[in-house]
Amino acid sequence: MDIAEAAKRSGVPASTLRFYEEKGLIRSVGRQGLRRVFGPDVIERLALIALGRSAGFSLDEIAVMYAPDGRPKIDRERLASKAEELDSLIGRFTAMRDGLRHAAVCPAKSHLECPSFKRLLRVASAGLFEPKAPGVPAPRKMTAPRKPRGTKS
Amino acid sequence: MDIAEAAKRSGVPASTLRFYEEKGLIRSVGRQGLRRVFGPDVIERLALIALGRSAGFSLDEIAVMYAPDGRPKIDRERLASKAEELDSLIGRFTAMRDGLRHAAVCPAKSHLECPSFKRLLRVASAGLFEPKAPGVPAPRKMTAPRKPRGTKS
DNA sequence: CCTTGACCTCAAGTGGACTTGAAGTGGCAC
DNA sequence: GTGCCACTTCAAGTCCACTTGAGGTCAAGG
Repeated sequence: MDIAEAAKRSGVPASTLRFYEEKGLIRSVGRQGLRRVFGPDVIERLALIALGRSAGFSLDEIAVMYAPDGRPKIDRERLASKAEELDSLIGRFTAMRDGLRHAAVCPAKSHLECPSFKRLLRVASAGLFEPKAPGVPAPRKMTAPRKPRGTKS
Repeated sequence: MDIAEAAKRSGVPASTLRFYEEKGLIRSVGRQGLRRVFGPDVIERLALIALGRSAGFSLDEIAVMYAPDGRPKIDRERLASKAEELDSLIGRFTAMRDGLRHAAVCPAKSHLECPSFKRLLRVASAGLFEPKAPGVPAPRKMTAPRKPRGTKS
């Protein structure tokens, strides 16, 4: 499988595949001339990486967990603590969502006069004092609609 | 209220206050010599900004909503759509949290052999095809424990 | 054989939200 | 009146996960 094929199968851009390889997150099984050749397992590996990212792990954290060899020791404590992080995040998001929904239909002249809105303000301020905010993958920019553009297929 | 006072009251670093002012998110009521003087309302304003950030709005979006004058038209449609975004995010996070919790106690030799884990993989991959991912404030770095360091108080 | 264009490398750029550093000003406690 | 240091400005740096561009190589189809 060449890089274009891997990109197509996984949905991950070729540039990202090179970047991941450089970071040690994936490996190519060899080269044909200059060109990387990937084994079929790279697809699963990429799914694993996407999973980690979705869960809020950084690439560096993922690199440690899914070590360079095969699939390695995914530290269960780490998973559990990440789950807790997510849980509290979910709580905050839920409050935020409900607050937003209310604000969207709230009849108060000014939002500042609405008790629900004020409650929301407190939630937000509370978040301020948690510098440990987990964070989600990233609101990526996506320059262009990712057109495959002339893959030799 | 000088900038140090505003920083202390709001919990927002002075550098950020300057940055926000430059961006037009807050305003100082005047100067004493070089020094900015803030009105008491800046605190509420900052809470409002924190609220917007928590809900996933960018500073630019917030700048538009909480316009330069007083407190302006917070577009209700926008709020509702942000609530929907949050809602779907909550759904993904919840799946992720549950998956992580399971993985943390899963008895399967390899996570790859666990059906729940595979389901999780699918969730993650699904997320891949949503470039519109909302995103949360930011996994800020927080250089030092933010010591007030000799505020004249 | 020769062109083509997909692949390669390496350096630099991007974006959002700030932070940091250098150099300068001036309010206020003494 | 004067020294200190909190404030000022402006430019540049940071972080993360990539993307983009320039300049180059080479496998394969015609």
